[in-house]
Amino acid sequence: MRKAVQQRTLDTRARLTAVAHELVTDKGFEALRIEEVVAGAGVAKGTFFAHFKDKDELMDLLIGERINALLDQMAARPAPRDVEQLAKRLVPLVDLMASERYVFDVILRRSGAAAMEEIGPIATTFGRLGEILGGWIDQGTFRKDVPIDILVEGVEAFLVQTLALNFCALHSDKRLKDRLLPYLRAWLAPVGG
Amino acid sequence: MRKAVQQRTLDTRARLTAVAHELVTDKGFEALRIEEVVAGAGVAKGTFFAHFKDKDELMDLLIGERINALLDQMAARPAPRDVEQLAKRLVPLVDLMASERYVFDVILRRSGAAAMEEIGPIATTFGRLGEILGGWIDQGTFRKDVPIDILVEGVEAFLVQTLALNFCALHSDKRLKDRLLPYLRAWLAPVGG
Amino acid sequence: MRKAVQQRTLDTRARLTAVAHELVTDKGFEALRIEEVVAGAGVAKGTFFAHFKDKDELMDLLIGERINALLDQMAARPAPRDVEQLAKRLVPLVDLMASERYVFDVILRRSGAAAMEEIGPIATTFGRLGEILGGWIDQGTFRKDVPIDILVEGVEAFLVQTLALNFCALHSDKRLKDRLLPYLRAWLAPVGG
Amino acid sequence: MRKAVQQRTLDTRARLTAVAHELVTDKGFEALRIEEVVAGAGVAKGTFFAHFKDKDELMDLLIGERINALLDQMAARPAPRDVEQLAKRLVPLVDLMASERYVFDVILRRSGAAAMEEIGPIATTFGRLGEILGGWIDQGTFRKDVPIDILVEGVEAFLVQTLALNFCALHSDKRLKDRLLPYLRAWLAPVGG
DNA sequence: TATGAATGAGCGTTCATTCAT
DNA sequence: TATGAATGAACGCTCATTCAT
Repeated sequence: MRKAVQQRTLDTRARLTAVAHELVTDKGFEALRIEEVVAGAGVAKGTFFAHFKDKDELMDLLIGERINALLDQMAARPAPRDVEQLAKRLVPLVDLMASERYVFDVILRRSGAAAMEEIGPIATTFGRLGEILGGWIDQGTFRKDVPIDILVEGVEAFLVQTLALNFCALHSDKRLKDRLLPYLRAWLAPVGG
Repeated sequence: MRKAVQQRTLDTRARLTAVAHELVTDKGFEALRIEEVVAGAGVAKGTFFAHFKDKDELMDLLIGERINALLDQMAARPAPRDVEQLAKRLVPLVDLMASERYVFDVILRRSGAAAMEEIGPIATTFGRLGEILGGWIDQGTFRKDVPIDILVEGVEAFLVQTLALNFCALHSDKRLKDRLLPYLRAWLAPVGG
Repeated sequence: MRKAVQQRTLDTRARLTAVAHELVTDKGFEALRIEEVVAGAGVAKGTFFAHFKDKDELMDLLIGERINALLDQMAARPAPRDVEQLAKRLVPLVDLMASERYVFDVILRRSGAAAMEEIGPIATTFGRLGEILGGWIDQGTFRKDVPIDILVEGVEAFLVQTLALNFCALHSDKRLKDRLLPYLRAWLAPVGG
Repeated sequence: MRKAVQQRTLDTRARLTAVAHELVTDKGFEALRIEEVVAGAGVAKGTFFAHFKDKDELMDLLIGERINALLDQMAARPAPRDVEQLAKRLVPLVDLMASERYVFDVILRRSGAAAMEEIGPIATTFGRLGEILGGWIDQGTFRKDVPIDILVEGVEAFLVQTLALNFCALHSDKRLKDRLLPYLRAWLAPVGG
């Protein structure tokens, strides 16, 4: 039987996470330093690594929480009817992912799963995103000649593509949504529509 | 009037590049060490930084050359007739990009342009790749209901997506080509075909 | 017979000096970079070293000119009658020497002579300063029991001491003149006065 | 409550200092290389910078220790009776300061205090030197018409002056003590003596 | 005189991660 | 669990000076 987690353990972990949250809100994800986290939480450096395998795991958690909050909002609204609406619904997510190059990198690295022993927060959110997108595509007037799974993955691909282009700052005059739209239109529009 | 570049300059640069090439071929891109490059080229460290802004700029050059060589091969062959052939033609490029996580990162970082002062080698090759793909799509029996530009960018998106998933090791049993194929099929297949 | 110096040579040297002057006025002595000087003068780096043995020689020239201008002003005024007046007269010189730590260092290094093949501008000005001080001490109501040479060197010593303390920022609330004064009083006051 | 310093920390620091000491004794201060220090101490470079802000701080410590040892000797002997004896007593100190141009520079830079966050070893020794000199002047047959503080600072000024001239190599035939003497005589001799 | 590429040697930095206590 | 000193390896940088052309 797994021993009940001690209260102190939970406290420490909560404190670490809370401090990290504040720091990230303040200075962004990339600027987060373990040293500042432990200093703020009033624990030693080693303690951090007793709670998180590495810095990436903390990042996974922090970013995962943010994404999840956005997914909650997305799920709460009715399914988009067409590609334009769909693109619009994705804007908050795209904005988060585009907020920092570093965030994009972490997501790219963590959105998959099998390489890791356990599926982390970001990977979980991507599963959830897939479900939401799948539901939307299923309900809306979208292309039906291709399995929904493929369509979903395609949307994710275009999302990444859009972000990658964003960081390369090509066509920097366009907004992210406008960049995403043509792909989605060509990808999801009902055939013969 | 800008002075003509001296021969010595070209020599030194060529020597640096050649040594770097060898080292990379030997031990991979990530393992490249500037110190080894300058030692091998018989120049001072300062000289390296007189030729390249930083290590990344050298990497841009090295990887760009590799990609270019592959594009030469791609351009030399007749245009693919269908999606299967197209996917096949992309294999060498995909393999290079998937050879090292580090290489993929550099490419992702450098494949755009406007963020940098000048368009670097990798960005240039991506322009060229776009042209080649455009030509292929134009000639082959592919979808015509969407502008070629969009189709090209979509292919690039699926390429990146495939690679990203590769490094996340999802479905690690599948070969890259087989992962890429369903996207391309759904993306490029002629409508009503 | 020494060949007449070519006009071009003089021009180049004048241009280098003029540009250096501007840069120093703008950003201070320490921030002066040879690269900027030659760029501004429109010549190559090597050319600089054809005109000046090293950077220090240029500095010697630049600072020497500044000091000389101050000495001109000092010499133009009547001799100080007492220690208070003397300290006051030294203020501009002290200010220049205290303007930058780097300037103080150069002066310290260059105010002597025998180590160098030729007596440079700064060393020359220090000779001149000695003469001016000597004249003042000779004419004013100052101590007579010690050779004027020694008195002069002592004044210079206190000047340096004052500056050294200044950069160490001990007693940073006092103005330089007020720091210098007690030394001069004890050093120069007529015995039995 | 600040944690007590760990023994290991003290050990490492002692090892670094000891190795540096040896190297300096062997090759002089200017020739000291951080890499040699850490290699000799068997620690990583990063460890050095965890103990010392920069190379200068180590130098401060090393030179400070040397000066302190000399001050111990000076303090152990009876107070000098006249200027000649006083100059003689200063010889070891002058020799150390004149041993290397680099040492003189460090001392000049570090002998003050307030500019730095904390008072370093060299600055501390200068305080102690002042006390010793003050005691001597108080006891011996020296000038009494000027506050001892001023006299002490004056002696320090002549010390620096002597050294500065030394590095400028003026009168390079004279020994340092002989250069210092006339100043001290004129500065400290009892009035009306 | 003029050119400008090359030199050079070491400093300071980085900061997630480990490990002995 | 908690501690925090130690790690480590390479990068980027500096920039006056030299020297072959």
